[in-house]
Amino acid sequence: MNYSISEENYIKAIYRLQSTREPVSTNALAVELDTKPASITDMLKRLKVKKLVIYYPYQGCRLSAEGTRLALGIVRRHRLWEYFLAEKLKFNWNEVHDIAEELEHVSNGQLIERLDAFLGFPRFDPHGDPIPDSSGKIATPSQVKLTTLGAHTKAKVSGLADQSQDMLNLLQQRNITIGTIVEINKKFGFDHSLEIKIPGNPPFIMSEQAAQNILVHHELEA
Amino acid sequence: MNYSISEENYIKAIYRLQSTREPVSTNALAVELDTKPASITDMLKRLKVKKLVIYYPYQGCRLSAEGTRLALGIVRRHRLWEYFLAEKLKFNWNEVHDIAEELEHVSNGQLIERLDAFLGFPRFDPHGDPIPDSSGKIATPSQVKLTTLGAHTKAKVSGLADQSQDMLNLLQQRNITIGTIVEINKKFGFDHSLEIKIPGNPPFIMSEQAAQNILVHHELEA
DNA sequence: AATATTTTTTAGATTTGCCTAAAAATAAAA
DNA sequence: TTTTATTTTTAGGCAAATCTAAAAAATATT
Ligand SMILES: [Mn+2]
Ligand SMILES: [Mn+2]
Ligand SMILES: [Mn+2]
Ligand SMILES: [Mn+2]
Repeated sequence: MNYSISEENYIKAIYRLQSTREPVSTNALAVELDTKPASITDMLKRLKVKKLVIYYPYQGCRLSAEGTRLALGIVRRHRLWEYFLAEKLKFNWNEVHDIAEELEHVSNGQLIERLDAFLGFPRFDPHGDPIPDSSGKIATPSQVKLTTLGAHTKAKVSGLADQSQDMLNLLQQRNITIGTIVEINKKFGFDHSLEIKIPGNPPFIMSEQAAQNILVHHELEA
Repeated sequence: MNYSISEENYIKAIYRLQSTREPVSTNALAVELDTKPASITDMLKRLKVKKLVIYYPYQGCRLSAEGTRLALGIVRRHRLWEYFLAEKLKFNWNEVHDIAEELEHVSNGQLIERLDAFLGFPRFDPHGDPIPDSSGKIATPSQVKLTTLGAHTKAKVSGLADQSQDMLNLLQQRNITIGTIVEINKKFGFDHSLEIKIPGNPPFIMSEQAAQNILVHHELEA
């Protein structure tokens, strides 16, 4: 019923990787957790004994029902702390992740429920990712890539697919942040680049590559 | 520059015990940390290598300058989190300790400074203990035992020497909590018991033993 | 001072979580 | 279908943090 910080980090990593490829390979986990594949195999055997993962040698792994339940709890804690750090302590939305990576392991049921109430039961973290509720229910992220929108539509930036420093710099350059309303003026068929307008700034061109990394809330479409 | 959770807990325990008896004995530490004396000896050798403690076999230990600096940082984090838990998350002052025991190990300098600012730079934790500032300065606790006050004096309850469940029950019974203004009506020489009055309640008798565990702020004296 | 008791340390194990190097299994290419 | 390359596992080791049992040192008692 009580897991180590390492175990929790493994479970969360599997949860994340699982959403794009299942089963999750040993090597993918090694990259994600910045450890050696041999260490992954080691831990997967332990997690299997504890019935948190389904794992057969050479076949990769996936979370069991119990593992999924645990993962959602960790994700909940992570995202609630991120919200707290951004909203109450005024951290920048790109600084909150590393701190939440530690806070997420402080597991006191009461603590998280009260934090949730104190924050006013937020539904999304500062990156636009949904926060699971106390029973583990999680909203399907109503986010779509900016490239999927048609010309002459508006949407609110709610997240990033790739949060590399390069990407963050590009956004800073363009005055785009979480919550910014972006409007697509034109789409260029040749290289699929977009002409984008944001309030208070002149229009500018963005490459398809960059636009694919920007996630927006679909609802706002004009 | 970066210490494990165990190391931090040892340093904090030495800091606490040091305030009453120095040097700190191996057995005292074993009791405080709920481990075996052999484990203490082991860890003291490691902490000595890291120059956090002064330790010679059979002679007990004390904190080095660096160890003291570290201890004050941990105490600062612990007490700021306790304040947060009580003030913002509405935890009872006797529930905050265990949670802060975990949160204190999340060591991100920025985090603690911003938390401090968010809380309005509190000077005392919910138990009335002083919170070290960011440079490690700590106020001498202006607390005295209730027994040291003379008859016909008033004072504000600010802490407890012993926080056992029995003690907490006794206080609950008498409607005494942190912040309560207590007035000493009489002192009985025979058994050193006290007649005490608190606003809105009839006077009652308290044993010397109990009164010694109640810490008050001296300033309020009538 | 000699003996008994308590405190502390050493010796030897165990668990967790990681590593490197080598072997084995699987997948891809020739 | 061999051969080659990649992925994954095994084997063996190491450091941290704990334990038990036994030895040694320090204290207390007779
Ligand atoms: Mn983490
Ligand atoms: Mn996030
Ligand atoms: Mn602690
Ligand atoms: Mn306290």
